[in-house]
Amino acid sequence: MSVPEKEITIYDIARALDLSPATVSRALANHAAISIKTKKRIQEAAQAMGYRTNRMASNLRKKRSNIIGVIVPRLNSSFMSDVLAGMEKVLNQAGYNIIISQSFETAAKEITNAQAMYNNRVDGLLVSLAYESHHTNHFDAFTQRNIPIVYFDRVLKDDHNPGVMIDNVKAAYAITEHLIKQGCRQIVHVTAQHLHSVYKQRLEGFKQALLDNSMPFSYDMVLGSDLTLSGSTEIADLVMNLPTQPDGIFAANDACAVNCIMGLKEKGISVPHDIAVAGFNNDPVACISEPKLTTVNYDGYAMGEASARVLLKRLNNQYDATTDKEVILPAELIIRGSTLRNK
Amino acid sequence: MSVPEKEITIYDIARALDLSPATVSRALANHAAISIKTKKRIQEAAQAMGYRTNRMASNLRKKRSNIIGVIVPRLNSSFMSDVLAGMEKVLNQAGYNIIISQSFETAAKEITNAQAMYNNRVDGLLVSLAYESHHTNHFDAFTQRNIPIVYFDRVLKDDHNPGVMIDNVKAAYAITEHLIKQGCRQIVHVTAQHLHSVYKQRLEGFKQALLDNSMPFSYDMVLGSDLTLSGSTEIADLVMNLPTQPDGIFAANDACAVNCIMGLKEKGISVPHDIAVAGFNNDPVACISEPKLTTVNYDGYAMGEASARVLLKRLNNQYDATTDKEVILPAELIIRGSTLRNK
DNA sequence: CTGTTAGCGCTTTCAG
DNA sequence: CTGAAAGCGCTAACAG
Repeated sequence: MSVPEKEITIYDIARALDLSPATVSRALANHAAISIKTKKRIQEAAQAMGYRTNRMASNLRKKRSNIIGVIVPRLNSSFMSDVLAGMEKVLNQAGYNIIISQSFETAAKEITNAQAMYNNRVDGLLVSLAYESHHTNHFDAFTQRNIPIVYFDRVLKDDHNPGVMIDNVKAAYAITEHLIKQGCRQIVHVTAQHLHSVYKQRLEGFKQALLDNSMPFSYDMVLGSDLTLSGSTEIADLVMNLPTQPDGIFAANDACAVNCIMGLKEKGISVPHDIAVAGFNNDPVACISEPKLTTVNYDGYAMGEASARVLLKRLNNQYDATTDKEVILPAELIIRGSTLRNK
Repeated sequence: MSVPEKEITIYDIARALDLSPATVSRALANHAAISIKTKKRIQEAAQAMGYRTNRMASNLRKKRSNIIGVIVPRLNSSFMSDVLAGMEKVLNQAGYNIIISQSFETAAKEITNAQAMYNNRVDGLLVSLAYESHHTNHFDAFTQRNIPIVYFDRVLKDDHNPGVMIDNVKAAYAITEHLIKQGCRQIVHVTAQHLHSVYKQRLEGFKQALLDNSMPFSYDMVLGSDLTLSGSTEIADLVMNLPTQPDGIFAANDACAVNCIMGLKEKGISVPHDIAVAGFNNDPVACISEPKLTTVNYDGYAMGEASARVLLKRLNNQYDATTDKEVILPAELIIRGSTLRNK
C-alpha cells in the first residue's frame, strides 16, 4: 500500500483522470450510474494514488457518524468476546465502526455510557443491560432521535425495541428436569439478589419444572448470591444452613456453580453424590471444576451476528416487527459430571 | 436532558444570544479569549437548547478523527477487560473514542485490523501484538503518516514505538526461584510453541534462575503448548514422557498451568506433593484449580491507563523518549497452594 | 452516463 | 474580547 506525502482527495483523482469529483465520488461508492470502465479506472487510480476516504467529510455530508455503540456489562467473558466478534464482522462488512463501553453492571455507568454514546452521535446502539438496570429510560433520547436500539442477551420485555436472546425459561426448565431425573428431590436455585430479566426467567423455568414434576416450590429454595467467582465459603454456608439439606443446586451462572462446588467440597460434601450442581452459560471454567459442570450452552458469535443484523435492518428500514422484535436463539443442555449421580 | 426536534448548531445558539458563531465555538471550546460572563451565558444556552457538538464537522475542520484504535489478541480475559477500562477512562477524559478489534492471535487478522484502522484514520493506535506477530511492518503506514503507536503487554523490543509492559524476565525469575526454594530440583517450563516476546522473556527468567541456583538448564526442559484451557491430557502426557520425571512445572500462563494440574491429577499425580505447579497472570481460574495456583499478578487497569497516557503524550507532543519509550509496571508473585510442599 | 454547484457544521485566521 | 469569512472533503440534487 502506498502512503503518499499529502492526503489524496477525490479532487486529486478527478484532476488526474480528467473527470469531475462527482464522478469519482460515485465510482468509489459503486454507484450504478457509472460505466464499468470508468469505475474501474477510478478505483485503480484511487488504489495507486494511496487514496483513503475521508469519513469525516462523508459523514458530515450524510449526517451520520457511521458508528455503532455497544454497551455491555463486562467484556471479560469468552461469551462476550464472541458476541463482539460476531457484531464486528457483520457491522464492519456494512461499513460501520463499533465503539464499546462497559457498565460494570452498574446503572450509573450505563447511564453515563449512554450519554457519551448519544453525544458521539452513534447511528445505532447494541445493549446488554447491566444487572442493576430495571428500566430503559436512559435510552429515551435515542428513541426520540429515532436512533435504533437492539438489546441482546439481557433484555427487558417491556421495551419497544427489539431483543435477541435465548429462551431462558426453557433452558432452566430443562436443566432442572435433568436434576430431577438424576434423582434430586430437594433442589435449590442460587441466583442474583435482585431478579433482573434473565434471572427472573431462569427462576421461572426452575419453578415450572418443579411444579410439573409434582415437587413443591417455595422461595426458601431460592438463594441470593453476587454470582461472581469469589465467596465459595459464603455460598456453601448458605446452602448448608437450610432447614433441610438439598441434594441438588441449580446456579444461575457457571461462576456461581463452580463456587458452590468448591465450597461444598471444602465442607466435605461430595459432588454429585451428596449434592448435584448445575450452572448456566458454558463458561470455560465449567470444565475446570471437579467434577466438570453441567450447564447450558449458547453461541455468543451467533448472538452477536443476529443482533447486528437486526440493527442493520432497522438502519436500512427493512425492519419487520413480526419477525425481528424478538429473536430467540437456540440453547442446549450440556451434561457433565457434576450432575451424574449413577456413574 | 432536552431533546430538540431539530439538531441545534452553534448558529442557532449564536442567533439566540445575538452573538457570532465564532464566539459560540470559542466559548464551547473554553477558549481563553472569551469573557467568563459570555462563556457562561453560552454554555448555559447550549445546555438548555439541547445542543451537542457535531464531531463530524469539528473533526473535518481539524483534520482529526478523534478515534483511537485498539488491537488486542482477544478480549476474553479479565486482564484485557481491565486494560480496556483503564484506556477508556483516560482517553474518554481526553475526548477520544476507542474502537477495538481482536486479532484472535493471528497475524492475518491483525494486518486486516491495522488496515481498517488506517482507513478509518485513527489518530493513534494501542496494540498488544498477536502471538503470531514477529514483526510490525504492517504498522508502517501509521509511522509514515506520523500516527503514534503504543504497544502494551506484548511488545517487540526492536520497534521504535514505545511499549508499556511488565518485567517478564524478573517475574519468571522470581517464580522459578520460589519453586526451587520449595525444594523442586527438576523444573520444566511449559510455554508457547514459538517464543514470541513475553514468552521469550519468561523463558529467559526461568533459565537465569536455574543457572543462578546451580541447576542445569537445557531445552529438553522446555515444552510447547497452545496455552489454552483445553488439552489437559496431552500436556500431562508430555510431562510424564520426559526421561526423568520433573518435580516442578512453571507454565507460561494460568490456563496452561491449570491444565497441567488437571491432567496430572487425572494420572494420579499429587500437586504439589509430587509436582509443584506455577502459572502466570493471576487469572480468575487460578483460584478455581485445586490446589490454588501460584502465579504472577499485574494490574491490567494500570497498564491500560499507562499506555493511554503515553499515547496522549505523543499526540500532544509531550512525549519524552527517555522516560516514555519503555514503561515497566510492577508485577508480584502470588503464592498459593499449588507450590507449597511443606504444608 | 457525467458535470456543476451548493452546503453539511465547525474552526480559525485576520481584522477590528 | 468579538465578528466576518473562508474552507475542511464529500455527496446529492439538478441539469445536461
